[in-house]
Parts: sequence; C-alpha cells; structure tokens
Amino acid sequence: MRVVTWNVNSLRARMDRLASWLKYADPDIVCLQETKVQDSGFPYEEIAAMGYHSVHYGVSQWNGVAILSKRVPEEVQIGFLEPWDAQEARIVTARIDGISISSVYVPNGRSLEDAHYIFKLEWLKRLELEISARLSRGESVLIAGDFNVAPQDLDVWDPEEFVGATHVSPAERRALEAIYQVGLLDVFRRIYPDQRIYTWWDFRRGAFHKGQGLRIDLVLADLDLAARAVWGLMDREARKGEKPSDHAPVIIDFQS
DNA sequence: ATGGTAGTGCAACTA
Repeated sequence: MRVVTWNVNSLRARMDRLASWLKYADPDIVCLQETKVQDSGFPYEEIAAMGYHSVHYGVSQWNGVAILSKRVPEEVQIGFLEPWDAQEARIVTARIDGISISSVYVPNGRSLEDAHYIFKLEWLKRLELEISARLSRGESVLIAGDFNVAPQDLDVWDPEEFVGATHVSPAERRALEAIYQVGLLDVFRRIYPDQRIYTWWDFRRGAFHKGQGLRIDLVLADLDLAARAVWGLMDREARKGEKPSDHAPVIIDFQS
C-alpha cells in the first residue's frame, strides 16, 4: 500500500501536475491539503478519470482537505467528530482497507504573538483527543498532512533562523509529542532516523535552490501500521519546474 | 533592503 500526503497549494492550479504525478508515482491513497476550493468546485469527475475516488471537505477559498483512493472510501467523516465552530475545513477522515485515514491541514500559527497561534495549539489538542478516541475503539489509524510543525531541529534547515518563530516552538512540539503519546509514530522518521530532508520550501528568496526547507508534512500511524512501513521519500522533483506547489509530496510504502 | 513569491480574485489576505 502506497500512501502519499501532498499540500498542493490550490488544487485547480495544480491539476496538470497532479495528474502526471499520479501516473508516475501510482499511489493507492493520496491525502491532499490546501485544495482552496469549496466542495461544489471540487473536480470529482477529473479525479475519477485519473482512477481515484474522492472525499473532500472545503467551504471557502481557504484550506480544504481531500483523500483520493483507488479503493472505495467508507465511513466518511467531515471535520472533527466533536462539534467545534472554529474548526475550518482542515480534517477529513475515511475508512479505507480497514484503516481510519485522515488528511489534515494544521493551522499555520503565523507568529507566536498571533491569536492564530493559540488556535493552532487548540486545533492540535482537538486532533489528539480525536486520535485517542479512535485508538481506544481499537481502530487502525493513519493521519497524514501538513502539520506546520517541524518535530525536531533535524527537520529545520537552520534552527538558529527559527528561534522565536512558529513551526518549531516548544509548545507546538509538545502538542505533537502529545499526539505521539496517545499511540502514533512519525513513520518517515521511524524508517530514516537521521535523514535530513525537507517537505516545504518558501517560494521567496530562492529557498528551494538554497536547500532552505522544513520537514512539516508528516505521516503518522499507529504502532502496528508504522511497523509495516518499509520505504519513504519526499519527491523533490515535484517541487521543481513549472508551477510547483511549495510542498513536495511525501510517499510512504507499507507492506500488506 | 524590515524585503521576497505564489494563489485567490480584484483589494487584501493567507502562507
């Protein structure tokens, strides 16, 4: 089973690249973030023509998350199970092959002084509670998406540049640790404990060509599922060329 | 140089 997470930074702007990349990488499941479309504007037919069923949650020009799957998704859940007015279109979940799979787009946070940063921490806490509930029901769980948190300094091109910034603050990393504590592993890091490799590079200042990136797109899985992961890659080729997203797709292969 | 680029959508916000 090949699982991919990719923040496409507008699905409409990325449709041609997505189509060719899906042909090339041939994943079974694709978690997309920042589709930037409402459900009514989601290209269900075009995605179906690529060989994938679609589940999407989008309510405005912002955010928007989707799961593409070769197999029919079941038990679709839009947003968090617990009602929350402030949640925005940042999580969608479906059961595929017996696994509860979520595509998540964690709030950016903007700066440590911004109200959006508090929102980010609250959002991560809600995610933790939801994962905990699913695991306690005995479900197999996979959470893939843009976490907007670099788990360790190893995941940051220059930790000194990020002192006092979001994505690396102790509170954000603690929130992510709390999610690990309920029973999930960072799958890429389990396979490659020491690899310094990124998933996002700022469009500005030629960050990609300077190697100035962060590893903020993660695939988390319960311990049994994580133990089945055998190979992973950030596809930097997809960050090059005409009209790339600022994120590279992350590929994880699981033994069946 | 308190900058830069990309997306949405048409001004200004988000990242």
